[in-house]
Amino acid sequence: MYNTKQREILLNYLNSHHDKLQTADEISASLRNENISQSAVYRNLADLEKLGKVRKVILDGSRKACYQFVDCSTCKGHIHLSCTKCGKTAHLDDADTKLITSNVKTNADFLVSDDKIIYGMCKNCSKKENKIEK
Amino acid sequence: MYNTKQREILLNYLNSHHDKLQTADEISASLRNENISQSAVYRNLADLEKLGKVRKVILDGSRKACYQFVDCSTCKGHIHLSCTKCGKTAHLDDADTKLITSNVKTNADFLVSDDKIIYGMCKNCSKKENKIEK
DNA sequence: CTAGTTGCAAAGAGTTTGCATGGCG
DNA sequence: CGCCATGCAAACTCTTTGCAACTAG
Repeated sequence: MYNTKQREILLNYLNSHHDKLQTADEISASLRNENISQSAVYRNLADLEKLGKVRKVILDGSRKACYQFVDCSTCKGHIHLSCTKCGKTAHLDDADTKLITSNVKTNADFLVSDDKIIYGMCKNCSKKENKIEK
Repeated sequence: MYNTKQREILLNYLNSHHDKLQTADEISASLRNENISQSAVYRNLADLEKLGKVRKVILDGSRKACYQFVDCSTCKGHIHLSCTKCGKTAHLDDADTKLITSNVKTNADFLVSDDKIIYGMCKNCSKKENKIEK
């Protein structure tokens, strides 16, 4: 894999927005003035996902994929919680992670996924949902 | 919402395949000889999803949505495990469900989703993965 | 050099929509 | 009878691909 200008542009951008889930479109639009095309964005995101450097998620009520930079050093070995409404992520600490994965493994013979994400709703979105629906 | 022949055809089919995740295409194809069009399948699946009678999931490495009938009486109040490779689902019992949801809520202020799915890999798929990748 | 990468435009896949017709209640 | 659901085909959106030009190693 070559280190191209385009990949660097993308990585810089993702790195400085690692707290945010964004669609390929949004990323591409934000880099409009940089020297990188839409297809390069797509191709690089796909490559980076394979390398585990980027996480791909599809939010509720959407057909678009959202991407987020994954900093491997801080994101290893524990479960991530991902809000299916807004995409916000949170981290469970190691003890809780262990508790959950071993419970699920023992009682259902099921591996919580490699990239260890549990989908649900963050505090904010669950509040909003209740307001709307009731 | 009217009770139409088409919706009945679809519900019957989903009901007798409730252990299986299927794409709209697959469902449509299976009902090729029944009197229901592709767009009716799509529209009814969307309606049934809104009513919570059908679960919609997007599997790994796919852009297609998969659907599964949710029998509310047997599927309530506990976490579902969904294999992101093959779509197989399993159920966690109530005690384990409570353990996990309350742990996540307390420690991360995060609600495991309403439809309570944790994605991961079932025994079979995780075996296969290991064989292939190593 | 040469294999991986790019940009462009065109193709592809899955899903949604508009509109006229038909059926449920 | 009125309104909702259907079927068909065309439109749409997001993503992927083919190809010729380019560039990193």
